[in-house]
Amino acid sequence: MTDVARLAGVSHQTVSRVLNGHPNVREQTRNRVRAAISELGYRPNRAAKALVTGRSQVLGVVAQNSTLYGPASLLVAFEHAAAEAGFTVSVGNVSVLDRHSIGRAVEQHLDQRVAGIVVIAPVESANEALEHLPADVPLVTIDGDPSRPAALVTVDQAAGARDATKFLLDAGHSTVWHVSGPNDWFDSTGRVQGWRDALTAAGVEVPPVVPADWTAASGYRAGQMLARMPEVTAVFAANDHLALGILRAMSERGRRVPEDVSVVGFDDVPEAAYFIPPLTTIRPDFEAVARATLAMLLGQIESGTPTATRHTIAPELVVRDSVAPPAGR
Amino acid sequence: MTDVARLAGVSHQTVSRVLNGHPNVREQTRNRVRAAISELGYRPNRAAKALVTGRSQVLGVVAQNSTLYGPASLLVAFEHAAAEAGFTVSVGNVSVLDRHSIGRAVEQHLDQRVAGIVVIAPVESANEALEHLPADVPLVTIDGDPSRPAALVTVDQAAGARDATKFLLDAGHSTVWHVSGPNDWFDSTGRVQGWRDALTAAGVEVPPVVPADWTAASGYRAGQMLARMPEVTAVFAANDHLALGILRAMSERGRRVPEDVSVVGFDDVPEAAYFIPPLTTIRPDFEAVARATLAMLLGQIESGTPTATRHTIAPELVVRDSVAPPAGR
DNA sequence: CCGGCACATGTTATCGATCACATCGCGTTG
DNA sequence: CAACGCGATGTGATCGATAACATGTGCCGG
Repeated sequence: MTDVARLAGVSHQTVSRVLNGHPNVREQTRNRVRAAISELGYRPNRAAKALVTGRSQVLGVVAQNSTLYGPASLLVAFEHAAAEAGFTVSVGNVSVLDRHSIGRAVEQHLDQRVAGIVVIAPVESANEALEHLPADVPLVTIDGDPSRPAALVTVDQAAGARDATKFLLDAGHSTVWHVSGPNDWFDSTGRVQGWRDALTAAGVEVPPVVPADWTAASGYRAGQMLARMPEVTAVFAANDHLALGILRAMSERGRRVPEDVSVVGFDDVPEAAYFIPPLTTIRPDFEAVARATLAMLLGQIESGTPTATRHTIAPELVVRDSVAPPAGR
Repeated sequence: MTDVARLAGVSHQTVSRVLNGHPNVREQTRNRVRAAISELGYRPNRAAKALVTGRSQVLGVVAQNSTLYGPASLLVAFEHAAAEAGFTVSVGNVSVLDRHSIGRAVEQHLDQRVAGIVVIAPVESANEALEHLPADVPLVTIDGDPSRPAALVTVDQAAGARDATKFLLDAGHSTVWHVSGPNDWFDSTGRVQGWRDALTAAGVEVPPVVPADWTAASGYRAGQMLARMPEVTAVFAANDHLALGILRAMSERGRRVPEDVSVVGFDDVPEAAYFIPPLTTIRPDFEAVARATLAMLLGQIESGTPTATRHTIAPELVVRDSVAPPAGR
């Protein structure tokens, strides 16, 4: 920086002002400094800046399992949005979302003096951890507990589930079965809720929830059971992988989809269009979630006060070939 | 740090020594300092450390599209390994792997004074970018050009492809067709090579490569064509998503898998076991790749010299239900 | 009994930026 | 026309760590 200052014939402070877009610098001086910067190929040392300001241009993300399509997409979208705003993203994966793990991951980010933190906290157990976090750091939660008063961005799970269920009812099915995700996930309980709402709103019998986790394996097991029940003609699966398992179980038992059984998924993974048959599903807009999260976080960083705003993104129904009227009609 | 020093009754330098595990500190002093640290909840300021040492405890990763299962798994595995070694990972996604984008992503990491960089560079176009990078920064390439003299970790694509092809030949098929990935990917050309080698080694006719990209959509298109050709009884798909598309095309045309046509994929995505039928595929060990990459990078960081070592990970055949002897037998 | 040499510890400079305050012109105003 | 204010710029302190060198102790061998 001193070299740049010397070459431009100004003081280091003026260089700093140019760098930070400070207004009180003469146009001509600004240009001389700019020229010197590019001539020397100078690049500011972020560590020095972080040292004196106490904040870095880094955002930390705490996620659980970014191998899954949803979280991975979210991460990429967020990283992209952050890069456009001049921020770098530092990822801290944890294997379990309990208090201890989240706490440690957050601590680690604080060590690095990140400017803000995003926690993808879709499960109950993450809640407790979030309660015990230092309150003065900008923090936004994605897919966290809707009932917690905190900065939160969520996909409207219930609305998506309602759409899916209504779509099946509208096709003529007398009721819709639901294979759910693990019930400590908010995503999962929200979907169950939306499904139940749509059924009761239609004045239709609510069958018992078929519990599963998010894997194709558990969808397959649930599917084996449902395939044996002739009264089951419509199934709403809590995600696309479950749906895949269900499709296979149905196919093995000779129940055709969609002629005998209709299936709707959730997530719209890229392969969903190439399942057998192509899967009708609900698509959450991860880009929108990422953008909203970033905007909220930057707002907190600029204002200096963690605020408990909230943003909900409505998902969208994608119609393909896995739904048809029930066989009897 | 000064506070800690005061509380422990030593100088800040001694605190620094304790922190960095310097040997010449008396046991008793070390304990006093430790006690003071935990009593005050002191945490070292990484920015200050980075400023004075010129290196941060951050590793940068440049990847193209970490939404895909392979790259996402790699990223998570690497992040995990890095965390164990006390490093944080900063991700820089780029949309295209051309010289400009990679250059910019790398620059951005250098700005942050990362200790080392990993570039996941599976395509030809990344090569040029890598040539023009500053040579003095520790850098390891994953899935890069095997013919370039650089620090490189790769999955042995050719070996995996050979295994897959041989497995199909051993089942009794007279030859094996191949639906390939985009041919500017090294992964793709490696798999083509291995497939071709296995066929010629068996003294068997080599059918033309069916070109595709990595998507289920293009696999479906390729599958539609192959399904119309009765002489096709065995297909090796360059990845599992292609295989999924092929499975659907076959099913639509009434060709049963594996009775009429056998299919093998590559990657072992988690859902592969729940395709219809469960897919026989090749599993690359992403964890091993991540570990090898980290070890190589840390080696370079410690020695201070970028070295052109190389490490190849052999993938593994996972047998499921998508392969059977040809119908004629 | 003293020089020397490890080991334990302290002192001061340094990294590269920003911040707070000082200074210098120069046009405006009463 | 002197005082003032403000825009443009410079000066020195500062953030929190490590590096290099200095100092103080105790033990050993000659």
